[in-house]
Amino acid sequence: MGSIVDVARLAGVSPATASRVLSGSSHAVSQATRSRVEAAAEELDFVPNALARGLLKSRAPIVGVIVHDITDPYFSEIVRGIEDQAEASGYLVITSSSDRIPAREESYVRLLRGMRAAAVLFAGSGIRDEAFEERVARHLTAMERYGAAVVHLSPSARGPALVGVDNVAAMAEVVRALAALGHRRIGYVGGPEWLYVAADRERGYRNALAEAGIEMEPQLLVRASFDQAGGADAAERLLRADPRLTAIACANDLQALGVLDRLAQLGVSVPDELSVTGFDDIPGASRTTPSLSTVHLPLRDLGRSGFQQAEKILAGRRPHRRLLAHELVLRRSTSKPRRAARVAAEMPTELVAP
Amino acid sequence: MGSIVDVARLAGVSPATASRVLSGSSHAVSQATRSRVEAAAEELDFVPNALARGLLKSRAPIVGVIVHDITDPYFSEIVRGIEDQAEASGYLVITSSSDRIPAREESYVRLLRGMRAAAVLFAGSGIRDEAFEERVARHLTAMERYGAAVVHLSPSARGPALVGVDNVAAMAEVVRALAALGHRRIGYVGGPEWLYVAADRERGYRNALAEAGIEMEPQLLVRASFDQAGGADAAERLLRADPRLTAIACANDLQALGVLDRLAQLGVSVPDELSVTGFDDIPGASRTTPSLSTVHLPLRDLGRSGFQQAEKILAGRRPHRRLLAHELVLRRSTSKPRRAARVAAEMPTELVAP
DNA sequence: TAGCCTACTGCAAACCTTTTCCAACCACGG
DNA sequence: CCGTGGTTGGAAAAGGTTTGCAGTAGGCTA
Repeated sequence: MGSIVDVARLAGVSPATASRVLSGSSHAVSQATRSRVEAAAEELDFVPNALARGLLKSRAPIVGVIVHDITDPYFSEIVRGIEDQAEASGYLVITSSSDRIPAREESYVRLLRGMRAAAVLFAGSGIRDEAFEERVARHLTAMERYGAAVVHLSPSARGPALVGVDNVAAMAEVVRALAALGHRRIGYVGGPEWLYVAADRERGYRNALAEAGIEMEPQLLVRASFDQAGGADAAERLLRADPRLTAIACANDLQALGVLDRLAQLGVSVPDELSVTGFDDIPGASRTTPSLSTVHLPLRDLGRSGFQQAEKILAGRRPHRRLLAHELVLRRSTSKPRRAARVAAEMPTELVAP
Repeated sequence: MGSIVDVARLAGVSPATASRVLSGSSHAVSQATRSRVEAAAEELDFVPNALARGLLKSRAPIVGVIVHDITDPYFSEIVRGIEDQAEASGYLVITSSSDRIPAREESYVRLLRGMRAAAVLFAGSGIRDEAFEERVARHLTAMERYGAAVVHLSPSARGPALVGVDNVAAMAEVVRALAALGHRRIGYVGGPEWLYVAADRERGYRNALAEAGIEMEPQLLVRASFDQAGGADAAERLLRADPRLTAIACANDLQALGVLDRLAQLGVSVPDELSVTGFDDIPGASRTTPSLSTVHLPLRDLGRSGFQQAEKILAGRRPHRRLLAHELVLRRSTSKPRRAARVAAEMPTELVAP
């Protein structure tokens, strides 16, 4: 119903000519015919069948984005950036929340491959899992064979991100800032160890500690899931492991929110007794109480830039690795260590009668 | 490269047979041939071309979701629900952020139509704009003609949502609760008037007021964009319009966040001087200070349910309108009116010497 | 005026699956 | 031995678009 041959017939030309007008081909078509075809298309409310076109070009005007959870503001910001850029080029964006489950991620990539998506962008970090990585790699190379672009926005088994931020350096800055405030006993809430990005941020923590001449104490490093529940849980474990802690750096804003929540429940005041930092600067990080010190990541730019790289690859040009600037933003959840307050809360008698 | 005929050749059968095995057809195929085909497909790492299949069925295994902004937690929750349900059925989800710009929404729907998407779900409210509505309607009927399902999760030009919540009743509950606390001068921050859902919620406000015997005062109703900036701005306008206000109901959580922010800047304490309510219960509504009273919407269920309806339509069954339960959740941003505190702040002398 | 070039247009094949016939085959009962 | 019916597999068409190749006409040059 309503194909290009109908348009051609109405315009009194061959389907070939109609196609050349409607698909923006560079093939010469006289102005007169062109107008007739356009009028016919308009009249018939014709919209070309992207499936047929894609079948022929062996590539659909679709870009797939693999995220961990679209509900996580970190990812929705990135997706939005991709969307904005993609819409301008007439691409549609498919989002797929893997929940960090390898099988689910593979299933999505396979679906995307079947659909002959023009590009697939991995917004989230790669997952360390051998069998799975191999299966995904197979799909990816198959996709590249038909001309698709593959872009990583985070480190993965394939190596560092094609466009991303320097997670190691950024986390080092955070911890360095904490050390500069006078903190020595700095706890760290890391992400799952099977997430490449978590490893990077953890490395930043270790580096900064070494650089500041602070010995890394194993019990000060705990790992948790990249969400609020993980953070809340980790805060408790950390406090139990070392009550003399004066700061907690989190690998993630969501974790930091969880830490803040749990600390409030526990009656530990931030930043007086404990400084807390996050990472990512998701919208909402500035609305916590106290507002969260974190590192701002240009998430939307990351998405935009990622799609641009994909386009570049599709155009046959060689992409170049790109690092986006991050920025340390110190808000109210960090301060100099003031352990007195903490001690006061714990043993008031000592202070009242010195 | 690597089509079903290669698989057929390797298995020593015709493409027809291979197709019958691989596409789960009901046509009988002996177990022996079946196994041979499956082995061949595995061997060749064959993934069927969804474009070719879609071209034939004139429908791609894709569902498009039109949202206003994927970055808004309201929408990302819905999308997640749709995704979860869609993945189980082998559908891919395309998200499109229209930013409430009619032209952009139309462009997305057109793209979806070209792609022969099996379904399109409108997560956000319809936009009141005649020319635009007509153009979108044309696309939609064209889609329905080729068998696509169209589902609205919010009121639109086509009428009430196919699956949604009762916005009128829910907002009425909020305002009724405020009235029950003793509030009489209740300001209302509405959404843009060209958004169908905003009209519904506003109606709820008016209804509750009438029901409580409170006369509706025009200057107590202001309209603003459905985001934080809108809320912040509206708070100020409302306060200027009537300093004796004791409560502000917002059409939206995001607006309420903006109101809370601005009120804090202005030094107005919530809920002592002013009660504030939101609507939607986005994640984060419980983390504000004070935590936000609002109405909880089962967003993820809404998405899930929406996709189910779409599937039902695709299966040829008649969908039935479905209302999901909402729930009023009173947190700390609401209390009885305690105007004394407010007056004290403004005119201390009067109180000190009565 | 012949010949060539340019600008334009049309034909038909190709992209990859699915699906409708049809044919072949088997076993079985009459 | 033949007809019947069920099972299995193949040939071919269809779905909508793009594109290489070929063809036409008109204009320009020599």
